[in-house]
Amino acid sequence: MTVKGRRQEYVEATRAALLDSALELFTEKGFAQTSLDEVAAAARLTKGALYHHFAGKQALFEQVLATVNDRIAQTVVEAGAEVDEPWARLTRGLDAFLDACLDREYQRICLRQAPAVLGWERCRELEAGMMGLLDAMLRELAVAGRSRLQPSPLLTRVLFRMLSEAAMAIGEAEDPKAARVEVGVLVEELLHSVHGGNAGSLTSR
Amino acid sequence: MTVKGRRQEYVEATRAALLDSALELFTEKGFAQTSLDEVAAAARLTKGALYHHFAGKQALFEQVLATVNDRIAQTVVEAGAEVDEPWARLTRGLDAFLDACLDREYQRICLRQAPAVLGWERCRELEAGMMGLLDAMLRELAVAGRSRLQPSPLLTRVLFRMLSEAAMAIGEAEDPKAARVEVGVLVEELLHSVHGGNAGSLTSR
DNA sequence: TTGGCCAGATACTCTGAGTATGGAATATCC
DNA sequence: GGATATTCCATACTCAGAGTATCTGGCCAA
Repeated sequence: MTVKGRRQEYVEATRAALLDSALELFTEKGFAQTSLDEVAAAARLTKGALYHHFAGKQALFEQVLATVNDRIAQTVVEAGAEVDEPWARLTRGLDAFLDACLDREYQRICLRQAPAVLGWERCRELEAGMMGLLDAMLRELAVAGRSRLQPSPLLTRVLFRMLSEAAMAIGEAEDPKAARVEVGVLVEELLHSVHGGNAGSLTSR
Repeated sequence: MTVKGRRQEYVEATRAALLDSALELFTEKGFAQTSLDEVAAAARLTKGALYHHFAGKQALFEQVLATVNDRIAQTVVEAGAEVDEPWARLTRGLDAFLDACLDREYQRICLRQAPAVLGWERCRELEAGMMGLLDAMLRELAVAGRSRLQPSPLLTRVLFRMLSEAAMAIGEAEDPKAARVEVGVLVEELLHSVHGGNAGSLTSR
């Protein structure tokens, strides 16, 4: 681990600049509507640099996606780690997730465009981390004997997509804050009837 | 309303031929991977004819989509119309829907590609018919006092997307028939805990 | 018959992703 | 420390394919 030389710093800076421009443009104009020349120009570079660092347009998008995705996953994990009780962890995580949905970049990049650009299967591969989080929480709940339905990959998957849709609804609403609240209530009710039907309070043992 | 002349018959035939080729190619190769020249050639025509009948590639796709969508909606409506009791109508409709998901064209065109090609908002506009069906059934259920949650556009939307995801899961499975069964069970359980928690039997009054 | 019109064909433009190549700076080797 | 390889990025190109402009042959109405 030698200290980074000037050269390497420059290289990383151009790469980061490309990712930044791409994130900005993909978010604002959409993947199909932004050309690679634009991305490069916005970073004061040329397509040559871009193709040096990334395999192609899709690969560039994937990197951008991963960045945003990781950021959100991080906050969800942190929110969940604050508590121990399974149900509380789940609701905390969901809250953090829904809050993240107010983030324009997450909305546009991860929710709206990712499936269109990469296709559903590839997209699901990249979503595996998030799905894993949800799956783990549901299993915890099951172990604690707090769920009617036993967890299964299919259940997790279906619930995850439901959350994504709820998330998109938040982003599309004219008043996202209000929508956030409405969605929060609905999701809690849903989870409650699906999993916690036996408990009236979220904090019950 | 005069009888159709030869000429008009020919015109309708070429239009239909274009739609057929497009359906075939979009289904098999995907929207982005099929060129309009291919579509035209497959119908033994040229791009000129295609642009004469359709405003562009997206418009062509929309027509194809509408065709498939209407076909499925039709079967769902018919299945629901066979019974009167709200809960039975819902389960019948869902069964018909999930069966339809075994259809390759519905899978590829409506579920997989539509959002990518047209964008989510336009896609939802075209899904309005289907959503309306689900919404009506849920309201019926609520009127009959058979649901814990009161119906709302958001609830309908979220449940609808959940069904779409379940539908995609069916289509992707190595054994769609088996997946169909698994999904059927899960969906029934879910709806049961969300809406019919008070009833043990699907046919109870 | 004749002029207009419509379905469809032909030939074009133009954008943008991807490629080939060049060249300057830096790293590596002897 | 000079020669050589390698890295990073720029310039100049190809090529596919969506969309457009224009043409033509047949049908219908007057």
